[in-house]
Amino acid sequence: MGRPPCCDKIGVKKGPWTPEEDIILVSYIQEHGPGNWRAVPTNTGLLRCSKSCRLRWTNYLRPGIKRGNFTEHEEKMIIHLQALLGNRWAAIASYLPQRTDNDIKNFWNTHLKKKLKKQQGNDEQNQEGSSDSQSIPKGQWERRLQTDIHMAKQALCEALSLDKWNTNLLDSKPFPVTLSETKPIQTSTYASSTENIARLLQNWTKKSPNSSQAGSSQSTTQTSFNNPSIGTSSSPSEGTISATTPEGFDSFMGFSSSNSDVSQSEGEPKVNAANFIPEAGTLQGESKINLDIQMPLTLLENWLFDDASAQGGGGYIMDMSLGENADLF
DNA sequence: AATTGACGCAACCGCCCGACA
DNA sequence: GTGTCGGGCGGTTGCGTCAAT
Repeated sequence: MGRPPCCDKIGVKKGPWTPEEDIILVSYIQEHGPGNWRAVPTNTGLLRCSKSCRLRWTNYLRPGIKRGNFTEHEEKMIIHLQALLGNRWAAIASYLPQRTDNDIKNFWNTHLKKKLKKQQGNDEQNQEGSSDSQSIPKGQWERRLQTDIHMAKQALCEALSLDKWNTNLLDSKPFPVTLSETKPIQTSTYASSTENIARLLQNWTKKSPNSSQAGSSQSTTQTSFNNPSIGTSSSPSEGTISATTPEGFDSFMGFSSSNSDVSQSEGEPKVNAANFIPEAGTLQGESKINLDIQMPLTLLENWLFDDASAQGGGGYIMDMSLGENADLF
C-alpha cells in the first residue's frame, strides 16, 4: 500500500482556504521562499497538511497565475500538447506558464474532452476505440519516450550551465506586479477573484505596515517576489526561466506572440509576454520541460513542426482533433 | 419561488520518484 | 543496498453556482 499520509489527520484542517490562512502562507513564503513544505505548517501554525500548503501556493497563491477563461489560443495549445504528451499536465503547463497544471487538467476534463468527443462524433470516419486520449497510440508512446530522453539530455545541459542561469536570473526582469498596478482588495469575491492573492497581499502589506505578519515581511515583499534567487536558489531547477518558452513556442507554433489572446479576458489585468515572471515557470513546470528553453527549437517543437508539416501546415494545429493526431502515427 | 440537474473549480488522495542517511 | 522522507503528479471528489424546469 501507499505511504502513510504526510501528516497525521488529527487536527489537520481541510476544505477551502480562508483569506487569513492565505495571508499567513504567503507571508511565510515571502520570507522563506517556497520549499521545505514540511516545515510550513509547524512554522506558520497553519493547521494544514504540507501538501495542502504546497498546492495552495502552486495552484492559487503563486504570483503570475492567470485565471479566468482560457483563450482559444491556449485551448489549441493544450489540445495539441495533450495529443503529444498525453495527460502530463505538469509538462503541458510548463508551456503555459501562467496556467497551473490543475487548471489545465480541469479545463481539459470539463471542456476540451467533451469538445473533442463531440467533434469526433461528428466525424464520419470516426474509428471505434481510438477516440479517447486514454488509449495512446503506439507511436505516441514512442514520442513520449523520446521526449523523456530529450528531457534528460536537456537536464544535463542545464546542469552544465547552471552558473549562467543564475547570472541570468539575477539580471532578469523583476516581478512585474507593482503596487501601482494592483487593484483594491475585493473581499467579496475572494475565492473566485481573478486577482492573484499574492498581489492582494502586496497591496495589503503596503497598506497595513503595522500588521505583525505583513510588517515582518514587508521588507522582503519586493525582494522575495522580485528576486527568484531568494528562497529558491537551493534548487537548480527552480532557477530556470521559462519566460521565453511560451513566446518562442508560440511563435514557433504560428501563434502571434503579441497576440492579444495572451492577455487576459474578462477584465483581468493584461499580462503580456514581458510579464512572464521567473517564478511562474520555476515553480510550476519545474525541472522538466523548462529545460527546453535553452534551445530555441527543441526536439519536441520539432515534432510539432513535423506534425504541422504533415498536416499541410497552416492552421492545422488549431483544428486538429485527437483522432486525427492519432492517425499521424 | 422552489427544485433539480449540470457544470466548474478548488482541494484532497494515492501513488511514484528522487534524495539522503 | 535499503529504508525513509519530502515533493511532485495525475485522478478523483466535494461543493458552490447557475440555468432550466
